[in-house]
Amino acid sequence: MSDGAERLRTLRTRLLSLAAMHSDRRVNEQLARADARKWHYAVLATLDEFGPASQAQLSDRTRVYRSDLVAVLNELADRGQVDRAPDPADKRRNLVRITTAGRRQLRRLDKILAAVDDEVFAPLDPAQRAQLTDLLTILVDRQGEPHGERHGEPRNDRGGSS
Amino acid sequence: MSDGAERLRTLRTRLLSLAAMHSDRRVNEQLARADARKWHYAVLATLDEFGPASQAQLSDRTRVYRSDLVAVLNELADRGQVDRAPDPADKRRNLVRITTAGRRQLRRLDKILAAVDDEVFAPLDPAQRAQLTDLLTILVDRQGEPHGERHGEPRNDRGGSS
DNA sequence: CTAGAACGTTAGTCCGACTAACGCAACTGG
DNA sequence: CCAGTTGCGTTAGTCGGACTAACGTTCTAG
Repeated sequence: MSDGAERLRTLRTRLLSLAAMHSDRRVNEQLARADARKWHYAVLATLDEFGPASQAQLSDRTRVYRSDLVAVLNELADRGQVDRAPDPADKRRNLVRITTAGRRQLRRLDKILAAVDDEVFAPLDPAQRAQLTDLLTILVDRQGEPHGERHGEPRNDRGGSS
Repeated sequence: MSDGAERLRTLRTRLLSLAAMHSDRRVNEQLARADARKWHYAVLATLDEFGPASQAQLSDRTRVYRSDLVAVLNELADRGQVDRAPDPADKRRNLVRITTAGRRQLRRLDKILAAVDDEVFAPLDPAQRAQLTDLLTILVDRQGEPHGERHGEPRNDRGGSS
């Protein structure tokens, strides 16, 4: 009844959510076959790209919470894909570095993710895929600083300083 | 190192996931202000659109698991937004109907969701929003029947009863 | 030297996606 | 008519991800 039929099917936030849910599920399933999860990939890719880093830096770059990062790094370290050593320059920090095995794993995961991307976005032609990437990039990039609204949300457990 | 820098930042499945995470968070936060969650909205909207239905039908239409639907319906019923009565035609079923209060709530949620949509997709102009909707719709629509493969997967929730 | 912030870590909460099993009603066919 | 099977609602519980709180240690500023 009412005017607004089709509400659910066309609700943009819902479409986004459903599409992502499907994508995530496929990603997780496939990564699991290589004994990995999204976070493992995020960490390995970040280390490979930016070089050795502290856990705090990794957390910022991957958006994995520092508390959750601990377990991820434990797992990666157990598998010899990263090594973690105290930073001589600052004993609070661990310096995390990717290993050769880590790079090998990273390449494997890259392939898996490329395949998943192909599968998940198969319904779109290349132009549409590029479009989608652009649109999502815009959204993700602006997502911290929304349209002029300011409510000082206490980010995590860090005060902004210096 | 390596060729593929920027992997993370441009990984499409990740962009989708991040965008959806942000969107979902905003949706949930705002719906919470009206004492509701996504599922409540999905159920109310579906009932309003298709009329009274059994829980199994609702589950299919909203993609909420039948097991989770129970709690949602309890909550909606507690608030007088739906009523649930045994279907005389088939005593296994409950016939769920939206009430007047339910319609009122639905209108409220519609407004909230429209506002969230505006906020979340603010970085996009109207044409881009429409584009995004189209692309996501394609993805979501094809998501059950991928690239020509059909195998009747054992949907089910039944194990072998003994 | 002392206050506070940054760091890694542990523990724990909350919620959503998903599975298993069960009791009951209903349809199915022998 | 009465088994077997399937559909239905419900309960319970797993698993993983997002997120918070707190703690001991180490660094940094005043």
